[in-house]
Amino acid sequence: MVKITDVARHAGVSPSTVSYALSGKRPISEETRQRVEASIRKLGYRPHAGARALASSRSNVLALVIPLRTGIHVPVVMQFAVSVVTTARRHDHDVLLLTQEEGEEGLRRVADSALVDAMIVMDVQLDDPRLPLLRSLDRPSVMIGFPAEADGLTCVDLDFRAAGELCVERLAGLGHRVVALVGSPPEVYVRGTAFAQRVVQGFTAAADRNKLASSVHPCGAAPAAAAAVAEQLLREQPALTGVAVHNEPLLEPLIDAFEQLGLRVPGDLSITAICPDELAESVRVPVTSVALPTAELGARAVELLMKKLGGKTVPDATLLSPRLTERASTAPRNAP
Amino acid sequence: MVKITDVARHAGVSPSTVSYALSGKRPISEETRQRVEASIRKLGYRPHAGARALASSRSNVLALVIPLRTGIHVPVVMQFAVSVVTTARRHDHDVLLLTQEEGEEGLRRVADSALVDAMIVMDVQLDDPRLPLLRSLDRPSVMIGFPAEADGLTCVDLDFRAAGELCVERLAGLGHRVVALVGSPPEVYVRGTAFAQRVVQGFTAAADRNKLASSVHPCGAAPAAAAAVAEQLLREQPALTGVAVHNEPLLEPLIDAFEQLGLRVPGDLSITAICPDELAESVRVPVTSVALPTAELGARAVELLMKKLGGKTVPDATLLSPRLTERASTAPRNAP
DNA sequence: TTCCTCCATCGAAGCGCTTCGACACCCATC
DNA sequence: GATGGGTGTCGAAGCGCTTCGATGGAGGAA
Repeated sequence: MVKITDVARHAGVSPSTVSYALSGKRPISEETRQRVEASIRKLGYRPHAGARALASSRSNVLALVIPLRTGIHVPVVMQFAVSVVTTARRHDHDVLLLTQEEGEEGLRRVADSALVDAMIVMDVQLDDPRLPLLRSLDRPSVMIGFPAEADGLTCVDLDFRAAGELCVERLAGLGHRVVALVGSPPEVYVRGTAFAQRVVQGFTAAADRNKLASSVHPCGAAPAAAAAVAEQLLREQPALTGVAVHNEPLLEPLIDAFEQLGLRVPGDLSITAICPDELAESVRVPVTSVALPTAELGARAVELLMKKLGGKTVPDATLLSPRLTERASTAPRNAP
Repeated sequence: MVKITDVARHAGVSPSTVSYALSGKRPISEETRQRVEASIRKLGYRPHAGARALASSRSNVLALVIPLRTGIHVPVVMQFAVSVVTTARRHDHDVLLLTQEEGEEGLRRVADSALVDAMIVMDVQLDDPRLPLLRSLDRPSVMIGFPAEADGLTCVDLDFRAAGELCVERLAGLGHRVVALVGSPPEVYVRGTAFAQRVVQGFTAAADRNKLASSVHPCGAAPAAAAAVAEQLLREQPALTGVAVHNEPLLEPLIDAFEQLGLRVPGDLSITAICPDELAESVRVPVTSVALPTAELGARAVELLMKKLGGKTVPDATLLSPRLTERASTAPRNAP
């Protein structure tokens, strides 16, 4: 193994000079730096990660806790992880993978042993048991999602309220006057992550603002539920021409159900959704949708951590603006 | 931060005794060990990962390189990663996540900097550019999948040849005499990973052994291709009653296509497949299938690495036996 | 010219752990 | 009662790096 003293000898300088040339923490003359860099390349030197971590008390590793619970869309988790790794590398950090199964113990372990400098926690629940731990650890963390009490914690997420609004605004802009939200399963609102409720708030607010007739229907994820809810909607709101869906597994069955009731999409009924792009695109009628910006969320989370590691203060909450992608499921309302 | 000297003082022993009590590398009296362990718990001691890595030249971290290429089934990658992490933890190791994007440079970096002790590489190609690198690095590695030249490398995979055989044996066992294999896209066979070819070999061998009439059809992944291949199959083999499918995206469209040609599954046509269980189960007619045993593959890979790290020699090739799960797509052949 | 400042570099200490050789002690052996 | 071989524990060295204070030399001010 080639070490810093080897490089120093080869370049005719002291080890500390090599270190400073590498870190830039003290001025080194251009000429010396060149010589050092040449030696490093020539000898193929790589600083020993452990030694560096010991001396500097920085491991340059981030922990990423990924969720395993059923009902989580796997490709989304993966996109997120990839984004985190890629962004971390851009900041000269690596990523250690933890499963949620390891839970609090895992977080405490990697933090206390100085294996990682900071951590990112996905799939945060309203009343997440890890909150007190994250607050008490002496290492910075960022959460994806918002718990009920986020004081002193840094959170990043899509602005689901705005996403709900956007779905309605789009429908309103196309002339629709009677709309409905088919939401997530009831249990999600109860146990759940806050985002489902935020979508409802946004939906309702935007509908009111636009003076639309509207209703909200939490809805189980079983495809069979689709037919029932479609029928119910048409019974209660016969003039319905716009539907927003925030329920991934129900999206396709719901469209089928409407068409079987004689409503064509988008001819008779326009549909907007909040769901991953790939799902929106793979439905028989590609759906105009607001996507979860996984890549940007991951990048933001890492960048916030980097700032915190750099001693800067960061905002407690970062909400990313939703972006709506127009697809085939929306059209102007037919003349009445 | 509480360190080993704190524990030593608290327990009334020397630091080296604490170290040996922890590692078990030298005999420590039962009584002393108890005392040390009590002190550790009392003080909440965790060995500093960097210091340990520096002194012992073991980081207790494994690298996992995950593929990003399109056409890879994301949930499978995820299952695999989770299995690797879980098994690694059981052996007191952590997992560092690398993306294939970082490529050879990433592997070299984490190996040379002693960030990781060993690595697992997924999605290995027949002529994988990383092969020479893996051979030259001084750290052990395990590959998931088999390259063309595996000398000196350790590989783990499903026995795809046996999987191909199993699909045929099942059909033969049900009395089917005329069978076909709908394979992966042609480009997979060309550029590709070896497994596609192995499936063909197994399929053909088993068909011959059972004296079945058989044919093999590599087939693009576009759903439109399904109708074409179904029609072609019936034209060329009018007596066809058994089909094996090794082409995930085509599975469902293919069943649709057969049914539109008037063949009921499994009434007129039995289908077996090699695909993830979740896909096999989510098709309209749940498909009798051989699954990729991701959990076991991940666990095996880690365990092989642990053995190598322990200085033991391990077999170059580990092939896991396929297991077929019976579902609704297979039935005995109708009386002629 | 002398003094002071600033820049570039050096030397040494130390990060927290593991590990090796040494050593004391106990019990069995002759 | 002296010798030998284990056990269990200790002390010190050292892993490879960063960082702090010190130093030498160049350049500007007096």
